[in-house]
Amino acid sequence: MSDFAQHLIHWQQIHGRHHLPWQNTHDAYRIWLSEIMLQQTQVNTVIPYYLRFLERFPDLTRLAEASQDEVLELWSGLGYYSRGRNLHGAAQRVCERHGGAFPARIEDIVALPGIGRSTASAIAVFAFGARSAILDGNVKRVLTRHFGITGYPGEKKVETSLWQLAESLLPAHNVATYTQALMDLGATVCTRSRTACDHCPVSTSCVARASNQVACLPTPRSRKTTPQKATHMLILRHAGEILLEKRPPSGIWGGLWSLPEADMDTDIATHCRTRFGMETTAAGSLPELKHSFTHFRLRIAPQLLDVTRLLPRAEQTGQLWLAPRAALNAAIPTPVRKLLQQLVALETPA
DNA sequence: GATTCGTGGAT
DNA sequence: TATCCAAGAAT
Repeated sequence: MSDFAQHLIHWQQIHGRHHLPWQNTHDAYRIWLSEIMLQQTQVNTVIPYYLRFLERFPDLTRLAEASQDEVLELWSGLGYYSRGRNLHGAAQRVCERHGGAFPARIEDIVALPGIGRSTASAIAVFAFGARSAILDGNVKRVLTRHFGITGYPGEKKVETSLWQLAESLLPAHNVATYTQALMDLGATVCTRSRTACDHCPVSTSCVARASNQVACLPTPRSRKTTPQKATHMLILRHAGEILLEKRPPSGIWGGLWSLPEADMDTDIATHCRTRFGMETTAAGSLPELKHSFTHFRLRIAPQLLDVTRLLPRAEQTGQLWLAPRAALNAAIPTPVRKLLQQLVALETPA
């Protein structure tokens, strides 16, 4: 076994994390769920979502039996909602094709929607004791620094060599401990900034440490300026309820319930008449909301509207009338949640 | 290979 | 305030 793996395994046993909610189990469902929630999401953000989700869907079968809407309700606010949709779809496929037992072979795991090479390895390692390499953000950071690998890790050439390196470093035994060590080292010692090299078990062999490159590795990606967008969000009030619309299955906030939107330059009353067949009167506005995504920024101008005349409220699919308080329990994106919370506070004086 | 997909924390 | 990016995958 390489010194690298040996030192990490030893360090993990003493200084690693051992009490995260998804540890100390071999339940593939629980491990799978954690790996999906943890994609591009930090541990402290995940924990409350993870516990709530398991309480509602304690096993894979219960998840498969649920509706997508129920699943997204518990994913609401966590982001990257395709993860929730894919998780649900994968649970149903496991029930159909694997008799409800989560597959143990990596080829079968990686074939499930929402599971790529790294996530499949992590599940196989922690749930089934496989000997397989992961390559997530933590591992990329640790490896590029320790072995002095330059170039943006998202670049194909760099990523290929990192995968090869990750495979070559795998110990013969204790792969789960080693894998957890890589994650823990990246999360607590070999962090993006303010690194704790003094506490690193492999600092003496670290290339970046020796050549004073810790701060500039991994090589950052080149960034463009993020575009700005703006939209009205319409709070259409009728009989104490507001209108929510289901968003298309793909795209931003796919499958979630959101407020109707209107371009900033359109006449809102006309828009409501042609789009919904309703007469409205303007009832003011709520403060503008700024919401930033990874790839663009959105300014939201919320408009309050009282509906004075409405076509027979045939509950069209994709439309939902709810009291603001009830809407907070629906599968809504974060800015809509913020608006509704303001609305509830507005309508219930202290 | 380049984009698209959320949100919150750290700096 | 602005920027980066975290237990990535799908298109």
